[in-house]
Amino acid sequence: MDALSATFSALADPTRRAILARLAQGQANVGELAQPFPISAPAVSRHLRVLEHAGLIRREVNARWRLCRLQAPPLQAAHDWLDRYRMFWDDSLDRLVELVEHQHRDSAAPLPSPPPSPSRAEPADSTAPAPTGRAPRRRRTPR
Amino acid sequence: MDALSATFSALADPTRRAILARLAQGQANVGELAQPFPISAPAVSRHLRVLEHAGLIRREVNARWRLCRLQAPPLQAAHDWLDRYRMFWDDSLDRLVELVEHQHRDSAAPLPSPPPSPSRAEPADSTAPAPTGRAPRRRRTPR
DNA sequence: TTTTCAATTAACCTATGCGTTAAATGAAAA
DNA sequence: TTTTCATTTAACGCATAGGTTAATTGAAAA
Repeated sequence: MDALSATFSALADPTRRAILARLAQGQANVGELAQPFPISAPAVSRHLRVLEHAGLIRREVNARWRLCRLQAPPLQAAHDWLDRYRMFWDDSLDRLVELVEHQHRDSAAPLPSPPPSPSRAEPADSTAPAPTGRAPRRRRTPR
Repeated sequence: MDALSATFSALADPTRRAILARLAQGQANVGELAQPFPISAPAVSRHLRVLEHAGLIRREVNARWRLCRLQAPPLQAAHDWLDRYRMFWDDSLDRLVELVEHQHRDSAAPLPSPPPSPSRAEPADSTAPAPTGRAPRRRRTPR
């Protein structure tokens, strides 16, 4: 499975998202992570395996306990993927700008012809929208 | 299933992500959406059902064809959820600021006690990290 | 009115996800 | 050395995901 699919798949479970939320406050061992949930220890262990396999946590053996730590890169990758759709929910003025910026061909005739258009072939796993050519995202919340 | 789980679950499949990417360029009917993929029409139809159920697309009957359109709100919700973890991948200086801003208790002793700490109970489905109290995200790419 | 055809539904198969309980692992504690 | 105990693995059940082919739907075209 590709990395992005593994990440989204891991995030699709509320228990796993809650575990990540807990780890956002600091590392924890398995028992601490399991405590809020009404499921068995093996169930938690498998959730952690899913998260680890997606690269969302790292586990480190510490004596009798396993410390778990949040790993951000897959979260950033998922965030970046979603960010390419930002123009679709940003305020409509911005969206207009976007449309003008890179959609000269397709949006001029907003109603696609029901008789199937020529339709450029797209590689099967281009799972992100076409590049917008807009300014790069700023890295930090402005003060 | 909760909305966020449905969204992440829908996004966990590369075919569905590619369908969304195609729809980001403009609405399309089912045949156009199916064209790039080596799977049967019913398979595509079910992918579309998943996307519609997650609120990621809307389908509209147009004569003999069904027009599909991207719907952004669930994408924004997923993006917003991930955004709360931004501090974990933003540059380390920013991260330090965040830590100082709201982690006086937990990060002072970076190594959690192996003997399980008292550990505040957390509601089972708080699937996002604790609020950071930082400045709200700006709405638009800076010029 | 009959035919065509885009799309969906039905019925089925196989793989995987998520839960369980019981057993195994392996290091700390006694 | 034996016991304790946090965690994982094994083995199982059941529901769902994602694919298939065949049948159905319903409006356009002939």
